[in-house]
Amino acid sequence: MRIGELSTKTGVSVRALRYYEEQGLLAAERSESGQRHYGDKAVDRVRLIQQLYAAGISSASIREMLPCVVTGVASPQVLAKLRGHRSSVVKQIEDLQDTLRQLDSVLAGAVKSHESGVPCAPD
Amino acid sequence: MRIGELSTKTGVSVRALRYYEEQGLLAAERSESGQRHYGDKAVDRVRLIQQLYAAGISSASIREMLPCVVTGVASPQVLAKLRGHRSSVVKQIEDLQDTLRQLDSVLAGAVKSHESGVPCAPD
DNA sequence: CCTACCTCTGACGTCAACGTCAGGTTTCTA
DNA sequence: TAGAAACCTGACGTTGACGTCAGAGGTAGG
Repeated sequence: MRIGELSTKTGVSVRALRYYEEQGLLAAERSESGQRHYGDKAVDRVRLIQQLYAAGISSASIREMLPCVVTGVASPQVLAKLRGHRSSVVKQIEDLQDTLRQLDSVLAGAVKSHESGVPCAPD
Repeated sequence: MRIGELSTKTGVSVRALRYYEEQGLLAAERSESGQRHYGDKAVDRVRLIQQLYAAGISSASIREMLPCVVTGVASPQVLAKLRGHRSSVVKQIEDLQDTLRQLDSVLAGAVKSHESGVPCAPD
């Protein structure tokens, strides 16, 4: 498939896909004329990349760990980094769960207070 | 306390604290000479701000919701936004848990493979 | 009173992950 | 075989949350 199709299939912009290639995260075959062509596995790879980005992992780190994620084989150094990212992700989850509790307590309290007719400024 | 102390107590840079004030997130008394002075509650407020930032909430949204989080009272509009942020946080958590599973499966497989002596490139 | 450190207000710099535009080539469709 | 649509390579623009620097004034200890 060409870049446009990969873009619609993944929901990731064409620009972003080119950026991933620029960063060494996503390789592409090139046709005679220079157009990018991707296999079906590219869809999963793009989703994986997005997932790692969402976990706050940088391009450089992703570049390091991607081949290992794909092959399932890693050197001790990469393994250590993976563990580091893992604990970072765990911490992010915990922090977000804290935030969730905060929001929930506000929502619970706010509904009550609003029922009793003391609204906060809308703006 | 002055800004430096608040900075060390919270681990947030002096620049960031000034930025929070600029964004209307953190008020400060001013001494005659114009220096900022904070009460003890500022520490918690700064932590709360950081928590909301970590949840991917923008300065503008935080500014809207902060008084309501503090007073526990919100208008219907703000309430709706809070619910929106809540579900966004829930989704973030779910995504991160997915990522965690990915990382774990990689780590499990990688360790095995490494034991069998086929390491991936460290660089 | 001196000195070392803290704080102030601008104002420009940074960084990552793209967005967007220009100007040109390639591919599909009628 | 048009011409629209998709693609290409630069290259500059954007955004948010600060970093950093300059130049000037405030403050606490000896």
